[in-house]
Amino acid sequence: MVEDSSPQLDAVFHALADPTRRSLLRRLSQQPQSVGELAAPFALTLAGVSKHLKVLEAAGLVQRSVQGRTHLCSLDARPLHAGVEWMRYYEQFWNQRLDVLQSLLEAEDRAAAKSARHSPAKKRRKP
Amino acid sequence: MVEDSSPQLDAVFHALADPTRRSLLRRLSQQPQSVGELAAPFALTLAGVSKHLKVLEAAGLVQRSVQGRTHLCSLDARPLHAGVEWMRYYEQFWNQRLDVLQSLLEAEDRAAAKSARHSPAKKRRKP
DNA sequence: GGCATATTCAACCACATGGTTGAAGATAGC
DNA sequence: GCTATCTTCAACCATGTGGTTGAATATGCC
Repeated sequence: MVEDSSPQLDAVFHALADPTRRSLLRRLSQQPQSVGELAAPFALTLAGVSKHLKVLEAAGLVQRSVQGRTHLCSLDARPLHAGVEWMRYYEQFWNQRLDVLQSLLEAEDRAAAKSARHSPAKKRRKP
Repeated sequence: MVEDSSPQLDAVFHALADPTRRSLLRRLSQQPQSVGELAAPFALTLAGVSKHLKVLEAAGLVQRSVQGRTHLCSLDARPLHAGVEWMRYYEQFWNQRLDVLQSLLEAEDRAAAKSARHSPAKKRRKP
């Protein structure tokens, strides 16, 4: 069985659920950068960006190498793999999306039929 | 350019960042189910599960068909596609994970060399 | 040593989240 | 109509989140 209770996935998906953090990852995919460089483009304080970086670090998506007074951050994309794997299980379902809708309609039909059996005069199409 | 500011991605990743919700999605991938059926296995109140379902609905991952007094929920995996696409950009980076570490080490080496140039007596290997 | 730079830490704030409880809506069935 | 069932709603609570500010830490440079 596939495990849905995973602190690793919790952390990764939570880290990705914020546009600032996704943007940070994108920039880090170009090259390792210092906290100050990463913070520059944002309308945020340095401390604010620092917090976001800690969330990314907690998810294992950013590695930090302290060099003197600057902290060089670099991307580590490996934890994303688990996330993609988790999501890919559902690929079959978005490929079958029409079937999903159909199963829903069929369920409604079954319910309607059952309802009709028990109270034939109700909720029928125009007689 | 890839867009990192996306309320759609915010909602999907946030919805996935909780093990209860991932478990709900997994169960819905087997078959559409009512709220009561979905709530049964959890040590949660019905209202609690109802809230989780609303988060999933807000992300577009669950569709609801009200049939009388029961609400039949079904999976809609399509929003996951955007999430996978976003993540797949990073596949190149987890395939190159050794390069990432290497670039980090190289950056450290450059910094060490620079430092050595400016203060040759410091931080050298055993002389 | 002394000052500037890079970054974090701690405290605080407003607001969201995950959870509960108890009441309120709908609907099914008698 | 009455009652039981399925579900949500509203209020509340504790905690987490995203953000700020100001002080603290650590390093680099003269």
